[in-house]
Amino acid sequence: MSITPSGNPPRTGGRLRNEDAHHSVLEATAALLVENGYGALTIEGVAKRANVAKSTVYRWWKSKPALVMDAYAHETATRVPEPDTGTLAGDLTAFVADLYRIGRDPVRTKALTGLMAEAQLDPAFAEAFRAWVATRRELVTTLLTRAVTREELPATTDLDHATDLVFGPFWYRLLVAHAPLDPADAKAHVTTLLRALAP
Amino acid sequence: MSITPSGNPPRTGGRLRNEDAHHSVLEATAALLVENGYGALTIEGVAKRANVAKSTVYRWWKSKPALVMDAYAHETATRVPEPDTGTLAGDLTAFVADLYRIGRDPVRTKALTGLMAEAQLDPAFAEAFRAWVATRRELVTTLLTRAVTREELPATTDLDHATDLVFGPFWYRLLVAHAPLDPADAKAHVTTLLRALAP
Amino acid sequence: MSITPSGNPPRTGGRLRNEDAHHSVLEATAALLVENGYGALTIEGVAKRANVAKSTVYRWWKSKPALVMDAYAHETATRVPEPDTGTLAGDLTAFVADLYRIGRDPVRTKALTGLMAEAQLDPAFAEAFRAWVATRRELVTTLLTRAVTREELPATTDLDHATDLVFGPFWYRLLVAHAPLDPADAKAHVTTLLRALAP
Amino acid sequence: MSITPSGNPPRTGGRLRNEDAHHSVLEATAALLVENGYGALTIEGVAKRANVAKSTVYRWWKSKPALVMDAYAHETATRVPEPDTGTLAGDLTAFVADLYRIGRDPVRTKALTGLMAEAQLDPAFAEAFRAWVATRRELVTTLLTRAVTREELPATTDLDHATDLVFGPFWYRLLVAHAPLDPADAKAHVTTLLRALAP
DNA sequence: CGCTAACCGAGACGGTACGTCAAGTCTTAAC
DNA sequence: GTTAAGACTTGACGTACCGTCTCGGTTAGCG
Repeated sequence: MSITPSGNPPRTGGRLRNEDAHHSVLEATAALLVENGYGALTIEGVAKRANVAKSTVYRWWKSKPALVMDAYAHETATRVPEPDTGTLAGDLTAFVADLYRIGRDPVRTKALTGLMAEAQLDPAFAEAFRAWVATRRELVTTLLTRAVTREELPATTDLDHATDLVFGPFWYRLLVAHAPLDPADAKAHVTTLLRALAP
Repeated sequence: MSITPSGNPPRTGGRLRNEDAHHSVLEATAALLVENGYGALTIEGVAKRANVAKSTVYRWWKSKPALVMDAYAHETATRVPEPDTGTLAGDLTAFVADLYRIGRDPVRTKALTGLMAEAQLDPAFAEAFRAWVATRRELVTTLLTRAVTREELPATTDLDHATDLVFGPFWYRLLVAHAPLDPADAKAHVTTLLRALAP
Repeated sequence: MSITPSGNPPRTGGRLRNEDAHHSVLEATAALLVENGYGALTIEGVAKRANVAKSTVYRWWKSKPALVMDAYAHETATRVPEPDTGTLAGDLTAFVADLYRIGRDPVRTKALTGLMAEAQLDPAFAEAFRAWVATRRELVTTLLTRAVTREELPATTDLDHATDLVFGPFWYRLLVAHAPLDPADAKAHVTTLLRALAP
Repeated sequence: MSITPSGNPPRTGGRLRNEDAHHSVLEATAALLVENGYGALTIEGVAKRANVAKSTVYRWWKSKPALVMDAYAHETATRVPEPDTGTLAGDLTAFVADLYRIGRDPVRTKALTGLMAEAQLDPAFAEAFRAWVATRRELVTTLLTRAVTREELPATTDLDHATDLVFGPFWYRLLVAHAPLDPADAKAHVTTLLRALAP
């Protein structure tokens, strides 16, 4: 998910990157995100808050969404990878519960909704965002495919549609925020999914 | 949905509002929305395109989202009201099919996704947006309530969660746009809903 | 000094001009002039304060300076005309004392300095202003001419320069306002004038 | 007279100020001042004429009068400092002749009259303007004080009033412009001053 | 151990759009 | 046909960030 270059360019010398600056930028981003929201977040503001030059921010992150994506990744830290409990119910319960836990974390919530907004506004970023979404969707399709193999789901299951059923209601709740996103809701969501997919 | 005042203020004189200007503003908004997207839409640009003074735009619409909401309403024109076919399947089919037809209309698609984005960025607008979303949700809850009365659905049905299942996957497809929103998908969505709600 | 038409146009019908509106406009102008100064005075503000439509103000006064000039004239009311005491000292004392009394009247002070400013900014008004100044200057030249006739002043007196000596220091004090304009200063000014002109 | 900081702020980095941009702004200001006058001068117009971003102008000059003051100073270049010829007549002749030379320079004339106008309109600037005027007045009071010391003038001379006699008629001519400001007039003015002050 | 490349801070720069304000003109309704 | 009300075009205001750039100064590691 990181946007920062990971390859090793053939360095021949020069000052090393200042990791402190890096961290303080990401922390400032997370803090400002929670305090004022994605809309009010500006590169200039982040630089000032992090006590860092604006050009330093631009050196490492080419845009505001790239910065926020990194802040999100930094927050997520050790991700629970793809669950594999042996049953569809187990896998879905694990995955969805993990998903709804995002609602508890203001940094991740603000980051995700902000990035979704950005994707609507900036076509260039939309592509990158869609690619990231695809990696998340794949986790679910894999999980569902295993269930088909185990014959828990019919072979005719429309995996794409099924995946929409997993993410759709969650994102809708996150974005519209008509009611708080409670981890308890994850249970109801899973029940619905099982009923809809495996009748 | 309109933001412009519809009441009749106690006029005692004064030049009448220029309806032509009004229309050309809304049309310019719709055109620019489709051409460049919500993000690139500026009040200044709309004014120029509509051959209207910037202050005229500001007189009637206090912000960009208000303008886009009106353009959306203007586009929608005569809305299909709440369907009432006598059966849950009939009502859901009618409602969802109508919903997915939005995907065919670039103006409405760009407007909706843009407004959802704006709601993430501007807390003040978020409230107005949520209120509008609520009116849409009510159509569905009413529809579902009737089904409960007819005993097509169990009395224990969680209407709020059920409503999320109707709108969630639709909005998710609209926003992520990982695949085109085909009206044919409406059928699959309805089937899923019926299976999930009325087992 | 008034800009409003004073002749009796051959009216043939129509609503009569509202004299109350007229007065309230001039009073509003004077009040706002004192409260916020010439710079902050706007036609819009005057109209609002006078409870009159903006177009009504524009009908009778074609510009802000024209309005202020009328307000000034309205304030001055019964002007002391050209003094004629029989001696240069007497005439100058009367004239200059009257001049310095303006410093006591905030409406006239603000009006005059504002109009002088306007004359610097608006070439069209500059001409009208210069014409008004000329009428004031003529009072002094006439007065000085009488003194020449009476042989109180040499026949070679440069009347134009002498007039500048009368008005210059006064206006300079009024505009720069480095010290309050005291009527007592008039006496010193006259003494200087007599010494400079009639040695 | 300059408004821009002339001291050496403790620079620790940052791109250096573009002197070309600076000059072109001042030149554009001077040119537009002469062409259209102070009233028609706008920051936006100056920026456009100087091929400079509006924000660059605002970075260095906080307002239109500040900009014009700098343009005036730039025009004046090497000022003749306080004259000290040894006699009152000599000092006054030098000072007043220098003063009247302003009338020959359209940039300085337009700048001065415009600034005087601004001082009437903007109370905040009035203070700054008065301070600048004070520095000019001091030159004259010093000059007169020397004459008192030399007993060319009586010890009872009212220096403030005398200074008004020096500047008043000059400014009055400059502002009213009822007749061109000829350097030859300086001679008459000095003669008058000497007669009025040292009888 | 000095060279050199990349870093970092500071901040100037050309831009773009913002939302506001008042100017002056024009259109309509009421009296 | 004047008056009130207010919509309209126009143009500048001063502000905020954008993303780029140019500096002075620092800090490795390589040779």
